[in-house]
Amino acid sequence: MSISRSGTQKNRQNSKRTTIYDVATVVGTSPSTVSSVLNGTWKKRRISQKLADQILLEAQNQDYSVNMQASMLRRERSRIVGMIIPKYDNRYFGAIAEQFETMARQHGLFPVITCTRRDPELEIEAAKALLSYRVDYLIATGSTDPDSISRLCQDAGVRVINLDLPGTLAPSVISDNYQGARHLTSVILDQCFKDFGRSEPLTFIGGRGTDHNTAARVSGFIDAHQEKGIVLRETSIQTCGYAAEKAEHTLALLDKTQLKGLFVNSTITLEGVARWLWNNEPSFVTQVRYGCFDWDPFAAQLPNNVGMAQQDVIPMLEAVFEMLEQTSVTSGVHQISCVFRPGAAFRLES
Amino acid sequence: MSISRSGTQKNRQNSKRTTIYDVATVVGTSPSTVSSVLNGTWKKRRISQKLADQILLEAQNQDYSVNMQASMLRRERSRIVGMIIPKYDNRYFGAIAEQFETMARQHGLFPVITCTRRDPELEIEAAKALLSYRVDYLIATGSTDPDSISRLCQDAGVRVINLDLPGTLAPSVISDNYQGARHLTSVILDQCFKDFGRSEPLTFIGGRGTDHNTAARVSGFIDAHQEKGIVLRETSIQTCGYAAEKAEHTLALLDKTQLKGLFVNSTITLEGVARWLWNNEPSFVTQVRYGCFDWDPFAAQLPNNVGMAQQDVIPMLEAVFEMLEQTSVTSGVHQISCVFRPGAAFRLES
DNA sequence: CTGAAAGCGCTTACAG
DNA sequence: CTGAAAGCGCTTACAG
Repeated sequence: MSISRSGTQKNRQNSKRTTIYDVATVVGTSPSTVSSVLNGTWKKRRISQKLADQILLEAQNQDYSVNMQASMLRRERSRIVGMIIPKYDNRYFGAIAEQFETMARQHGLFPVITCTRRDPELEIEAAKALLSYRVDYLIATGSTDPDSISRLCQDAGVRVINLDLPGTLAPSVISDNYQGARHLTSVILDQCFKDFGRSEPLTFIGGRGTDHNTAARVSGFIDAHQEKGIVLRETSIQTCGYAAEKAEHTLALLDKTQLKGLFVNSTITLEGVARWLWNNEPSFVTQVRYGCFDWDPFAAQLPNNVGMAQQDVIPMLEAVFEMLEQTSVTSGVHQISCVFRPGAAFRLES
Repeated sequence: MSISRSGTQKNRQNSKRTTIYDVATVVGTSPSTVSSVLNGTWKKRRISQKLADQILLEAQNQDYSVNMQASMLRRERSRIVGMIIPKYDNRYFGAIAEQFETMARQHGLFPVITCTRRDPELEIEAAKALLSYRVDYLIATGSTDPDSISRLCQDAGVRVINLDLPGTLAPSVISDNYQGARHLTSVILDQCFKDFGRSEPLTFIGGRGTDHNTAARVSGFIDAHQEKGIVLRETSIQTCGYAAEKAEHTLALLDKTQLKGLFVNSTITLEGVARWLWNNEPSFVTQVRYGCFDWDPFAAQLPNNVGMAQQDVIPMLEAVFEMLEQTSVTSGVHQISCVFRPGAAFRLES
């Protein structure tokens, strides 16, 4: 007698997986009964505990695994919730993706995330693909054109919610960019005053002026200055795009004597800001303070980082799932407060 | 005449989406023909260009979108490639997820990623779920127990590949941890010698000694010391787990005069190392040099970071997709070289 | 060049 | 307490 490799006996080369028919045949019952036992509806069918146990046992024996394709097709509900997201490799979106999966599972839904790399065409493509897989819901995160996606979903009768960036055709959950930016600005100004004894305006760097979130943050930035009676310069707002290189380039062209305090609009921009900073003379570097709208654990530990505004992912997603469950398709924007996170206490001083 | 909201006319409340039957009826042809035109097999059926055009047009008119559930069920191939991955919010795994999606699409496959948070039970759960959705392939990334997952897949007749952490029952693609660690160790030692004029052993911090990758890195670490004739101390290897807090705690207990050079085993560990560092007196901080096995753009800009070993995601995934296409289910481990990335030129000096 | 028919693996209303 | 039957929306071999 030879010992076969574990699992091999079930792995008949060309075999398909076992179905409810196979289980039914062995147990000596009907596929209907097997189906209802396996999907949990058997109690209301008043199937005997004994039969149910036999079926469950045999299903296990045969390594039965329900074919979701068939199940979804028949039910006409997939219980899949799709998400499109711009990136994974960023703490904010990474946290959104992770939290989204966890919460989807808690709600009995199967999450499918697609990363669209901030490419508008890919966003549409991805949304269409997810609709083709018949998602029951779609979360459009940070999409450049949320309304086009909303339209696609509406035509398909699929509920959609915008996250992070608002749209007009579906409900949206976003951060309170205005208050977050106002608070962050105020903290950076205070720190500059404390460390340098003077009140000069900060420079806002990064983002696109046309972008909803950046616009709201610029408002908060302006108002925080106004509250302290600090007058902005013409060059105080540099919405030069998100790319790190853009920030480096922009900063290099500005008057350095006016760059003592920086409001950095995202961690991606901060990568460029930090590179620029370390390439300056140490005597200058010691005189700079900055903060960033967006959180990253290492960025928080960079010297002279005053603090970061962290978008509060859990309440954002809680709001999303709450809306998913509501029947009315109200649009409108739901804002979630940001959390302020101080930077490392580590300062470069002259 | 009232103007209806865009898209509304198609959004008949309770309507299902249009099917090939609807398209066939309008065009006056059969569902078979519509199906083959829509899925691209019509050329070999020698359907007239004219009919095909009509069908395509009408499908567009009706906002037709193929029901993948039905299509997959019938074809008995899903063209889905699943991936389980420990985390998203980390540059390495984030890059893997993004690159995986891009390459899957290039190969005509639909990627579905599930994040398993390093939880062995969740890994099994997730693998079973993906198998229930009838993925054609599964990539098991950084799984704590790759062989259990391989067994599940083998029983289901699904091809599986291990990524980042090797297993024995399926082919594996991993980083060359030994060479990467040896090189990184050597660079940190050189920098310490250059800056301090002495050759003392480094301290290896983080990871689990039983973990395959950590073991390989420890080997490289040891050999690099040996090559330079530097004798390790009893306390030189501190595989205290990955958690940041563990590293902080461990470092706090060690003799500080021996902690001038650190080999940090992952960015998650580095978070703790950096916190510990900044909490020390500045006079000590200036005398520390460290490097990290893992890359992160902000961590790279931390002062006194000598450099980072970056795992080379693109060739790793290229190897994965190459293996996916091979018919033979050979196991074995395929190693990919790491890239060395210098830290910022920024040093704290006394 | 095109259509009728069978069937992928389920679920569920219906009938006992 | 349980089963036969219809049907979800496709695809494809077969027949013309």
